[in-house]
Amino acid sequence: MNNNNEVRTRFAPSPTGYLHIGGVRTALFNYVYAKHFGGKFFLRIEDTDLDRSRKEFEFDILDSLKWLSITPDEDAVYQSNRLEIYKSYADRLLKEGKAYLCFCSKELIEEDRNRFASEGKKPMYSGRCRNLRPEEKDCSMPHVIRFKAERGEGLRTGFKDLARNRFINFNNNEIDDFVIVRGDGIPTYNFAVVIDDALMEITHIIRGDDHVSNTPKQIMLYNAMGFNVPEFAHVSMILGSDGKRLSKRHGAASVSQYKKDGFLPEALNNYLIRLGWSHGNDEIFYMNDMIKYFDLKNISKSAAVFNTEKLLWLNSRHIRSKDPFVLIDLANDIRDISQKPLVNDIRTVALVESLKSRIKTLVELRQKLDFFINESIEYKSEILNEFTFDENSLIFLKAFKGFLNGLNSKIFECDVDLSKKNEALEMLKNSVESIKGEFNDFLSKNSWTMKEKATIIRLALTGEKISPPLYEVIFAVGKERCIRRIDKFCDYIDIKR
RNA sequence: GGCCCCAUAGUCUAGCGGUUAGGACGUUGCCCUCUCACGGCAGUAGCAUGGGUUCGAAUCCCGUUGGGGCUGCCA
Repeated sequence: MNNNNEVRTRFAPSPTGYLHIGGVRTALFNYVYAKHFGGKFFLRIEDTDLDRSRKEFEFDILDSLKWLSITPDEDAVYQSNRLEIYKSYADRLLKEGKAYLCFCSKELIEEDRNRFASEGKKPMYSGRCRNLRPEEKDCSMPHVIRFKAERGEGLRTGFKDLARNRFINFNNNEIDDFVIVRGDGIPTYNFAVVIDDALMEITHIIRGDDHVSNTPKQIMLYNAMGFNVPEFAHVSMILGSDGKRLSKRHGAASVSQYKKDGFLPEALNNYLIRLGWSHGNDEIFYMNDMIKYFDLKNISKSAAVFNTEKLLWLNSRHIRSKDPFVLIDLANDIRDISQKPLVNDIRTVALVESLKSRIKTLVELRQKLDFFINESIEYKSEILNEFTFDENSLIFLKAFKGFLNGLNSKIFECDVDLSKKNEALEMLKNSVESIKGEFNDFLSKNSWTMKEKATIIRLALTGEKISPPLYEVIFAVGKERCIRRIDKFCDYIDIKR
């Protein structure tokens, strides 16, 4: 814990791929943990792998976190800007005899490894350069810097894992004299991560399970450099439906893809917080709930399989809780440039409001509005062939047209101040009620029922078997457009007969 | 191979020595209904395995099996 007794966490991705599900969960856990204690959350870009790091990925990570409202308290720290810091610590370790230069070539080390493996031993560095005499060191020759791991019979290095609530330790003999500075002078992950976490005064490190065996190495480094050792919590991996680990190297979907597919950030966060963490039987969490209740003690220890069905369910729940005006904007945010934007007017609102409980993604919302977005519709034979129409169909449609014509145009009045949402919604409700009332009168006067006439109206007005409720459809499509569609529909079935 | 971690329905999980093993997704049936949904009701399916400890074990201990991670001059 630092001086202020403040909890400080971080998310430290490497920009070698798009931000994916597993990374987001780690980021989210760190974020809500810090916020739970009123602490700070930081972002550090670990771009020391010069070959694989790319700006494109870096931007994707930043954008995705922003979209998810997982916002760092300070600007991101870039390891590539801190090389001189790492160098000074490497020099110090060298001077203090806690690290040493190693001149072994990669080929030589490879040979060692193969030999150890064939002898059934752990393929570790042989320690050949561990105790070179000064005259044997020629710094002009290619070399790396290795950490001199503490050796000794029965010596162990361990830590208490907060996610498991128990100690995990390793025999020091299992720990290699690992490389801390590469041949090109760039620090390796284990070295840079320790220096940065210490200098950034990170108090709690919540990260993936895959780092468990790095932890003793890092603890040795903390001790060697005289830093305080932070707390650790290792979160289990997320598995694909095949039971294999989900990672960016194994085709995990990116956050940006989920956004494109019409998922809400609230839903993604909600799904991920529940994947590996629980708070009793609760399922629905908003960010403030997560911050309020999140606790390392309730993290599950076993790996979790990613399940899209449940994510879809959560997405539908979060969509339902948003007002239609917002949904229209969200759908437009992710629309393909080839698509017309949805107009944020009362007609669209009428449909979106009734579609809210019928969709699982924003993409679906848009698809279900196709009949409305397009000025005219095409009647598809593969749909209409399922139905039979006769003389009575035409008689009914003609009457229905007459009914629409007779409707007071005021019902379709759309001039409303959308900034006054409740008023707009009220007006909408009245219009739909009016249509419903008038329509029911029309039906009963003719001894018809909604049940028997709904399908033909739906087909005529939308061209589909499935649509939003008809009163809303009539209101949204509007009087004139409805009439035009009925005419067109009549022509279509007339020819077919 | 070595080291480390993990194990409740198809999936996510609650449970922390005494429960008819709870909830959620999915799935099935029914109700509601202008279609599709939503909603409501009901059903479906689970403690990997073998030993201990205990009056009593999903819960504690050990072995087995299974899964995962690490074993890089990746992170």
